[in-house]
Amino acid sequence: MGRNKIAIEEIKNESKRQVTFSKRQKGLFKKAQELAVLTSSQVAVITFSSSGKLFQYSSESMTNLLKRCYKYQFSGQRIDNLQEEIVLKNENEQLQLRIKRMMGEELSNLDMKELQELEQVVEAGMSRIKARKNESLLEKIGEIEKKDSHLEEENRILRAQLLEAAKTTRDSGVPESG
Amino acid sequence: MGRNKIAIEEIKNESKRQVTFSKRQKGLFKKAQELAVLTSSQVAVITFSSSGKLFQYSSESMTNLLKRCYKYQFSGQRIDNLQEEIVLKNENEQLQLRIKRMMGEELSNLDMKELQELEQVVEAGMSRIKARKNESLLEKIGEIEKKDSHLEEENRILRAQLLEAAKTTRDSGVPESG
DNA sequence: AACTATTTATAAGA
DNA sequence: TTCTTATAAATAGTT
Repeated sequence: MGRNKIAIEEIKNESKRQVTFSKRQKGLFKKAQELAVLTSSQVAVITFSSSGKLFQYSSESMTNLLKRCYKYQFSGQRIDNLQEEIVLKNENEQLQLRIKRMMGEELSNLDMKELQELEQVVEAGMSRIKARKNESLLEKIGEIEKKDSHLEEENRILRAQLLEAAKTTRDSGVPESG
Repeated sequence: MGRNKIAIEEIKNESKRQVTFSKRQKGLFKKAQELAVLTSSQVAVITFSSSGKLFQYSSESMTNLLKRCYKYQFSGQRIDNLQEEIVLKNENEQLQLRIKRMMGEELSNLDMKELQELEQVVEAGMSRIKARKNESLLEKIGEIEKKDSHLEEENRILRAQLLEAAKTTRDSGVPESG
């Protein structure tokens, strides 16, 4: 759209590329917003210019949108934590075995490096998943627990003060400890 | 653009809205792709239709893009929990693509049912893993948070009582709220 | 930053 | 849903 038709390929001229980025970037965000409003949908757009600058558009908070993404993918049944580890380990092993077997049977002359790489991808992916997920969630638990003990301490102090006050007036109601 | 000009506001008619979503969604992804190619930039688009279906476009792996995004905003190494899920989904997709490609190249006459089954194992495994792991940790967070608010409530009550007691004795020290 | 000739996207209709 | 087409909107090159 413009004076000339252009091919969709990298614009070499830097200033021209910069101008195109800013025009089309604006257009893209507008389109995203229109889509969201017209169809009551949630839309997010993230761009990094070639110079490394970040731009984001989101129809609702990016957090909420990503939360939805997250929920969207989850619909499995729950199993307890320990069983989970076993199940996981097994699935992983079986998957790898299976790939190996299939490859071995059908692909004896396939490049074995590729194969091993593939296996590593599976394995690495799985363990990274577990590691990251746990790290951040455990971190959150840590934070809450810290707050928690803080509250408990404060609570203790309050009780002591209340007790002190009660001694003076001789009839303040001190709540049960627990 | 079209036979008539339309206002940018929610389309009430459901089937019309559906049609518009699919047309504009396609257009948006195209624009995103063009922007990425023309200006050597990184672009990602995430949409949820009003019926709750998820669509994603990304010029490079969503993983890399979100990593950049994360680094850009927090200059840390860690990826946010929710972004993580998208990252995972993408790794999974890429893995599947890779399997598919390898199989396709080297195994064009392998039993395709076997192949699809393998893909399903990967996919199902990954998402179940994520779901279960998270649910149990999130559950723990829920429990702690519950305890937390319980403590806060108790705290509030104690403060009130202390204040009451202070009124009587006229000189009890009530700690600062916070 | 604006302008405008063109191309492109799309609303409505088939 | 897919295609067609009149028209609105986006934008490439220009000023």
